[in-house]
Amino acid sequence: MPELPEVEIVKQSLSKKIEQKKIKKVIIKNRNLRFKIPIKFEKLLQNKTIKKVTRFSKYLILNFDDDSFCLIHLGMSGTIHLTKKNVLNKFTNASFYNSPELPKKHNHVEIQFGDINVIYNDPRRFGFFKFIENKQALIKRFSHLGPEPFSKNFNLKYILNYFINKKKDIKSFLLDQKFVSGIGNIYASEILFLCEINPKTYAMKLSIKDCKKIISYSKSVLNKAIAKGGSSIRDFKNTEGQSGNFQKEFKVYQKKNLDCPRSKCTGRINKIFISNRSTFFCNTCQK
DNA sequence: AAGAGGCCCTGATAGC
DNA sequence: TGCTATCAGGGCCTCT
Repeated sequence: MPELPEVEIVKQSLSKKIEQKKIKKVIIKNRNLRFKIPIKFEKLLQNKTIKKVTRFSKYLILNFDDDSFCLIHLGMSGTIHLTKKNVLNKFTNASFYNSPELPKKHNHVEIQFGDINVIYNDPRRFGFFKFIENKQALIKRFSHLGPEPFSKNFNLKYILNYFINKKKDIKSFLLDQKFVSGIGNIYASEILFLCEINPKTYAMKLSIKDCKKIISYSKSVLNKAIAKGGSSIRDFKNTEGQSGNFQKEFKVYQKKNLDCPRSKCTGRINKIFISNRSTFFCNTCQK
């Protein structure tokens, strides 16, 4: 679910609320996530102070004062909520979904800071928490990931070299975190629409101009989404506050059978499946 | 080694 | 109303 922009929004709100605070207690209500949370997890976190909250790709990173870390991945359905102590049944939501109150089911982890609690909710359990001992272990954990779109390493030389002899479609590469990390299924379709590239095009067939567009639009789409507070596609409740707004700017995602939004184009938006993931594109202007 | 496909899991929605 | 089938923003694993 959450792609880089959404995780960034969560990171920003968490930073404001929990940095420099000490973890008093950790409660695990359900250890079954993508990886089972080990019994020792709570003790490892207890009494540590959050030096900083950072993010890499779609991963949240709690940086502790003793230079250990806690990785948090939201998977497809993970959300993070902040609840104020002593305000029973009244919650402040830290996630981009901005649900007015804490979900009743599937609350897995609760990190207590005294004045505030962090709740992790995840119905599908594809997310995870992982304690990381030190910087070296963190680097190792991320070693298989490609650069973020914002990185100077995500450049023309890197892409052209990567795509040599690659007989796989460009959509799949944008989703492949080994190639570029942080882009997910929504933004992959949006980026390719702006590039005017058909998602089924083999990577090796892309021109230099195409690759330049991919670099440029990957950055701009993600930045714009962050500026809009991310995309809240399942937030049907009309609540005020931190809800994301980028979903209003989708050009093709979930726009099946609608007219192409490009003013000079008379095409329609098609929906196809690539590697079992829904993919939206204009059959006319994305050649 | 690259690429295709399956799988982990629950919930919302569509269609009968 | 109540069943079943399909799909959902991710990533890991196995097989060829």
